[in-house]
Amino acid sequence: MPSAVPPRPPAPPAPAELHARVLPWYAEHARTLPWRDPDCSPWGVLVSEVMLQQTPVARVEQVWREWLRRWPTPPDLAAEPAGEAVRAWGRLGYPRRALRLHAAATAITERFDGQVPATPEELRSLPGVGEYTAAAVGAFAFGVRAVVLDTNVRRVLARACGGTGQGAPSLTAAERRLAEGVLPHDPATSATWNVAVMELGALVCTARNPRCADCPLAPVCRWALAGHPAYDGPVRAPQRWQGTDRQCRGLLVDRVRSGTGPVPAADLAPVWPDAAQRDRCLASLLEDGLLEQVPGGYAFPA
DNA sequence: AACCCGTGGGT
DNA sequence: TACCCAAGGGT
Repeated sequence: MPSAVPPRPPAPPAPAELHARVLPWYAEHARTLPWRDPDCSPWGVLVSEVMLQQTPVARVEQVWREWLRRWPTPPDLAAEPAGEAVRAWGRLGYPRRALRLHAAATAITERFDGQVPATPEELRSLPGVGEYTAAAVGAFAFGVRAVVLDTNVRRVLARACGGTGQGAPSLTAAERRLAEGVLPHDPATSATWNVAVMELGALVCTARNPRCADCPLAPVCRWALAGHPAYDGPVRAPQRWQGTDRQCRGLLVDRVRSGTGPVPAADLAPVWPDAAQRDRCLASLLEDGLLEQVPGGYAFPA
């Protein structure tokens, strides 16, 4: 009988091997993005990170340039009405991010003397800045050694080290431990590692149709070596869209954005036939501070 | 912890 | 076409 070769799963690659493969790849393939310019201010980095929350790079670039030209520093933005931030947000989506960025600019102006703070702990205290964004701004703008765990990093580590096709539905303690374990000890190298793994996930180790033939980790990737097994973990419940409040709110805000002044209530009615839902969404937009009621109708907050 | 919050491009 | 996905955060 043929000697049974136990199909032992490959061990996760050592951190040093990951670094040796990913860092040179990044040096050659990194995109040139304006917020990666060494001269980009911490404020520019913060604005980019908030805009990039759930929004692709391609749609962010133009709006980011307009924002930074118009508001080069946090006090510049804080000096204007929040509604200006919402209007300038354009169609990036999740316009509450614009509101929170304006609130963050105000907090930076009042509590940090107009300077974006450098530590993830201080950054985390700003509106709209969560675990990921605080780590990213600390690392990319200030060279702080921080665990930057976005959807790209989680996917790359899940595949290369975990041998599974994707990360867990929500961030787990095990993923944090894994990411901390592979983070280079030297702060400067750790910052480059963070952006390099993110870039690999964005360009090569993509969610669908990963380009393993072009991946520097392919020879040591547990998922690739195992033959790209299908993901069999817990699945995230699909998000509905048609008929939801999100869709209704989006149309209402879009109607105000498309005009230059207050929009009369009568002009809001046609965008959503269900009057009850429309009224509820309008009330929630007022509650959120995304719109306000003025003599002429509804407008962005002045 | 599960759910809510926009938008547009790729497949 | 319908669905998936994108540098998440707040509650």
